[in-house]
This record gives sequence, C-alpha cells and structure tokens, in this order.
Amino acid sequence: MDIKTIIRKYREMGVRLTPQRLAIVKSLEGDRSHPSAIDIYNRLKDEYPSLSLTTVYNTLQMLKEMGEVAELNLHPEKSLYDPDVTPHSHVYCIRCERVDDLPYAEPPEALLKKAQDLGYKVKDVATIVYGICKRCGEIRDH
Amino acid sequence: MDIKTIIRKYREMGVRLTPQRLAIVKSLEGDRSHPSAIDIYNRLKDEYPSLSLTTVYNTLQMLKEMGEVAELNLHPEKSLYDPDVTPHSHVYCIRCERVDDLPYAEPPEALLKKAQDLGYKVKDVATIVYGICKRCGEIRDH
DNA sequence: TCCTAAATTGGATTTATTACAAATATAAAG
DNA sequence: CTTTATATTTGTAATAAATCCAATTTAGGA
Ligand SMILES: [Mn+2]
Ligand SMILES: [Mn+2]
Ligand SMILES: [Zn+2]
Ligand SMILES: [Zn+2]
Repeated sequence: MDIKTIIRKYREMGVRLTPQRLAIVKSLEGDRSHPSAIDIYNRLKDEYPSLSLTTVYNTLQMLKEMGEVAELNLHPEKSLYDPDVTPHSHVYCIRCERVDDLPYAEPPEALLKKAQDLGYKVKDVATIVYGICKRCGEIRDH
Repeated sequence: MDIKTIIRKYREMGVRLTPQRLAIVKSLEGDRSHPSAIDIYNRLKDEYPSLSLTTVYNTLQMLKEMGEVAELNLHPEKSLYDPDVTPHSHVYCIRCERVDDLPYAEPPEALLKKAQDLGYKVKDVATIVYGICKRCGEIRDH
C-alpha cells in the first residue's frame, strides 16, 4: 500500500480524488495495527468532522477491490483491515484482540490437495494462530 | 459429539435435560453441514413451535463450553457450529458459503515458533482454505 | 465560472447476537 | 401424585456491524 500508487490507480480508474479517500488511504499507509472500519473512522473524525462511516466502508471496499487492502476475519464481531497485502499470517490474542503479523509460511500441501480433490478451485489460504499475548499473560499471572 | 455422553455430562453438571436441549443436541449429532444458529433454529421450529432463538444460542454456548461443539469464524457475517471437535480444517466456498471438512494437518512450525517469540501462549491454530466449489465453478462456466 | 456525474452524508434498515424480565417447566421432596 | 424451588425458556428489546438510500455536496472537466 503506497499512496502514490493508489492515487495513480484512482486517476486511471477515473475515480475522484476526494479528501476523505485520501485521508483514509494516508491513515492506512504503513499501519500495522489491523484496524476495524470504526477504528479508522474514529481516528479521522476529528480532522474530518463531516466524515461518515459509510464513506469509510465504501473506501475500504474499493481498496479491497483494487487489491490494496486485505479484509481479515479473525473473529466473528467485525472485519479488520490490513494494508499489507503480501502473503502472511496473523496471531490473534483471544483476551485483548491484539493482532500481530507472522511471516508467510507455505500451507500444508495435503490441505490444498484435498480441497482440489473435493472439486474446489483454491483462491486463498489463511492460517490464524490463536493465543494469549505477553501482556495479557502477565496480567493474569499475579 | 455423542448424545449419550452429552446427556451424562448434563446430569453430572446438574443441568436440566429439557426437550429443547435434547432436540438441539440430536439435530447436531453427526451433522456435517456446519450450520449457523439460525439454521438450527429453522430445522427445529416445526417440531418445537415454541423454540426460541435465544435457547439455540444458549445451548450452543453451553455445548461450546463443554467442548462438544466448535464455533467457526469463516466469514464475518455469522458463526458456524461444528459438532466435530477433533482437529481438522475447512474449505469455504466464497460464492455459496458451502463448507467442507479437510483433514488435520500439522501447521507450519515456523508460525508457532514466531508467535511464541512474540510472547504469545499459543492455544489454537486454524487453517481455512478459500475457494470456489465444484457446483459454483460449473454454474459460472456457461 | 458553470455544470453534471460522482461521491458524501445522515438516517433508516438489515442481520447476527446478547440482555432481560416474565412465564413456564424440570426434577426433587413430600 | 402434588407441591415447590429454581433453572430454563420465551418474547421482546437492545446492541453492534454493515448496508441501503435519497438528498445534498463537490470534484474536476468544459
Ligand atoms: Mn497483517
Ligand atoms: Mn468441520
Ligand atoms: Zn492480549
Ligand atoms: Zn459454492
């Protein structure tokens, strides 16, 4: 996710370059926190008081279709968004909902094989590690 | 998930054996469809016209805590429930939401290692294969 | 500067899930 | 079998994420 690339793509697509879209893209650039739509909205609403949550959702949807952000389904309540679209995995703290990146690792070949045997055309594989983060572990420990 | 085992567990826990709970447990036994709470509710409401969705959720929650069903978060909209709690993975059709079982496969050691290095106490790993099922592939193909 | 299609906004709507209080029913005791 | 205490169910209301929609605003080309 690189602002210049995205601005160029926007122009190529004939899509308008609005302050809201730019703000969302800028806020996402280099962000490793895996924010939800509401997180992004809350971050920006002071600087853009008229910003609407709908615009955040619309822009995320568009960025997703452009392949510039990935939507993560780590837990049932809400989707998280990741401006790093290179293949990698995640660890998710089941206590505080913290998310950290894990490197890319080749998924077990047997799974892809079996999915194909069942007739599936495989598009993606997600590996999610669930655990308790350092801080949450320490809190419980005293 | 075995009815007799569950009935015994219920008795041991001093939990009442209501017709609703038994119906939900029976409907889940051997079910490989990975139903949502509403799927279960719809299946049973003819036979138990007074059944409430709340009871379905309560019972699923209880079965989850008993370790008799697993909650799957394959997509953001809703949780699916799986009476097969042995470790295994899933393929999810992104067109029709069909879910099939995949065998258990050891997750990449590097991921667990890295999660631990980050300070996480690992509790579980989920591998989800996303793809297009046979039927959905054929539909698009003509 | 003007104009128009595209985008934003705010509010309503949908859908999954949880909360809660009143009604009901399990199962133990008499 | 009847009574009773209380666990459970039910129906409805409340939450929360996400989407829909019509009215208003605005980007950007003419
Ligand atoms: Mn990430
Ligand atoms: Mn399964
Ligand atoms: Zn934590
Ligand atoms: Zn399908």
